Amino acid sequence: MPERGEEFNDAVIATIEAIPCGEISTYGEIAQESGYPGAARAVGNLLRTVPGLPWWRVITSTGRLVPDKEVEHARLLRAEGISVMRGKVTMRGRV
DNA sequence: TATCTGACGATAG
DNA sequence: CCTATCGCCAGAT
Repeated sequence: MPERGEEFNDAVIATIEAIPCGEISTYGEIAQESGYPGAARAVGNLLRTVPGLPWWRVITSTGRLVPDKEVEHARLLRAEGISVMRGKVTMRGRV
């Protein structure tokens, strides 16, 4: 079992970096894949604390984009080939 | 050790 | 669809 501390940020960062281009994930998914289910909040915090990560590929479970950066976020997602409508991400078994 | 914070998640109104 | 509240977790002070 993973020891919390550096393992947490390292695991989460690795998971985020592992997101393929054109694909997206949610904070909860990343937390669970990293081995810390329920730590969606901590993931969001880490993602905002540690720069250099593809934060634009990470959205909320409701398809919500990063607040105050929805325009920037949507622009980056569209650059990856993701469809964004009214500040929300589509392509998820939907539409 | 205690308390507050935050790019979350789900439910309630 | 919106805001409000509770529960969750790790980090910072």
